[in-house]
Amino acid sequence: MTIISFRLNENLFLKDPQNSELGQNIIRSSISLIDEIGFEHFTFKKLADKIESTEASVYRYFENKHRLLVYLIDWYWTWMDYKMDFAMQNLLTPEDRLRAGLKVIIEEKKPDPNFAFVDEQALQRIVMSEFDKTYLTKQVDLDNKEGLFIPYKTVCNKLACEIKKVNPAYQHPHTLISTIMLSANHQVFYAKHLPSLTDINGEKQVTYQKLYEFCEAIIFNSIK
Amino acid sequence: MTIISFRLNENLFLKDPQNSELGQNIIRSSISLIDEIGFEHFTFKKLADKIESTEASVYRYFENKHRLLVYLIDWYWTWMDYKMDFAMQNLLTPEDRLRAGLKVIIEEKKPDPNFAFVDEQALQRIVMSEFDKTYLTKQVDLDNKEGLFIPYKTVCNKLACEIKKVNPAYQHPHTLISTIMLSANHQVFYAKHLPSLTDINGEKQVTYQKLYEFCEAIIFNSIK
DNA sequence: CAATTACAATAGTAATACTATCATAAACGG
DNA sequence: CCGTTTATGATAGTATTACTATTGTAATTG
Repeated sequence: MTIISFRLNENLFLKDPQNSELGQNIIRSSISLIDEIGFEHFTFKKLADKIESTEASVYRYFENKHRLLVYLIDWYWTWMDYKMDFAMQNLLTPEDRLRAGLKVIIEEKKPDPNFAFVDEQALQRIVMSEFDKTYLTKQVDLDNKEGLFIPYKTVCNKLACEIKKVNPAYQHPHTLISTIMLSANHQVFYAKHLPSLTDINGEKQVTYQKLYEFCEAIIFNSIK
Repeated sequence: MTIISFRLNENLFLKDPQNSELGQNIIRSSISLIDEIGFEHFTFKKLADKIESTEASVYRYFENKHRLLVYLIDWYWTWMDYKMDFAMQNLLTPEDRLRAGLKVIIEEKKPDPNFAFVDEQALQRIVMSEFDKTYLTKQVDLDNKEGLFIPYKTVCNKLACEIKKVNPAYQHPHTLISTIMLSANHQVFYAKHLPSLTDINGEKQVTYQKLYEFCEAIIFNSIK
């Protein structure tokens, strides 16, 4: 029953969806709808029908569906950042901290009782299939200027800093981490849909375990 | 003077665009238009206006814009495959072959006189920003069944085989290669638009050189 | 010369991505 | 308690997108 909520970038929304029931409904239902039909087929009309509201009402919260997607994704990375802080707490060596942070990223997410209106597992699936679409656009520079990618950059930077501490001479901590983050997001998708692109397979739990080991090996083989 | 052309998967098109002037025009102009405005804003109407034809005529070649994008991307990976075969020719050790293949992937593309109606540099930019969108969809399994991702998988597999030859005991050749391929596509984008995610910067030539060295190091540190 | 093909021209439809206006009920402030 | 803001619903309307269908005609082929 912790009463925390994330304060996200105000450019993301017209009205904060966390402060009203309709807003929370929009978040909850957009997660399940995007998870179900994919972002391409997702429309505010379909969402409005699902929550028995109107398109116009949804538009009062989000300028367009792209901003809504970025909102969800930013929420996810802010959540990861928060979980990483917990996981890395009290660990003394940068190696341990790095491993703990990495583990947070590469594990199957469980529902977090702190956030009642977010289905974290569905959101993780959305991040895997849709995250890249938030920045692979022509407006990336404008969106970036508005700070829309800060949560992801924060997570990456936190891990890159630990790498730097493990080996201050290593020249590519950011490149290495963003490479690993990309892979962490894609390999689970490959395992499911394009298995010839990966050697990872088996049950979900096993998938994440193997993926974690793969990523850990890459990192430590590179920086030692 | 073209004496070669790639025979692409027939599921990609309704009528082969390589066999007519309008078809070639569609390819040429869709590359420049997608490069210019991005795939999201690209429509058959805009393309038709650009080539002074009609929407209906474009639809005779491609079922929809997604298939057209996959066509372009498949052409690119088929081209990469072809170039890799050349580059790896006559090299005897798997290490050398791996390096040569990787170099083909990670270098700034030059216009190839073999293919008059393709702007290879624009196409490379399209691959960097749009490739992931071809498979991060709800129809991925259907598209995969139709063989739409074969060219990419072929390229990945070719490199993974060399890894296996370098070190037959290495357990993750496919995972490693698809990780590197992802990174190769994204890091150049990061360098330009999200520089805090990478340590790579500087002039284009330098960017590719640094990126190549980074990827080579990851690979050989992992498999040795 | 007949028949196919390639393509332009035109029309039309359902869905998408919005914008605008108005009514009303709840909440809130003095 | 009354007036005002706020939140939402209801409704309408627009330009664009993503197609499908039909027809006419010039060029190509058999």
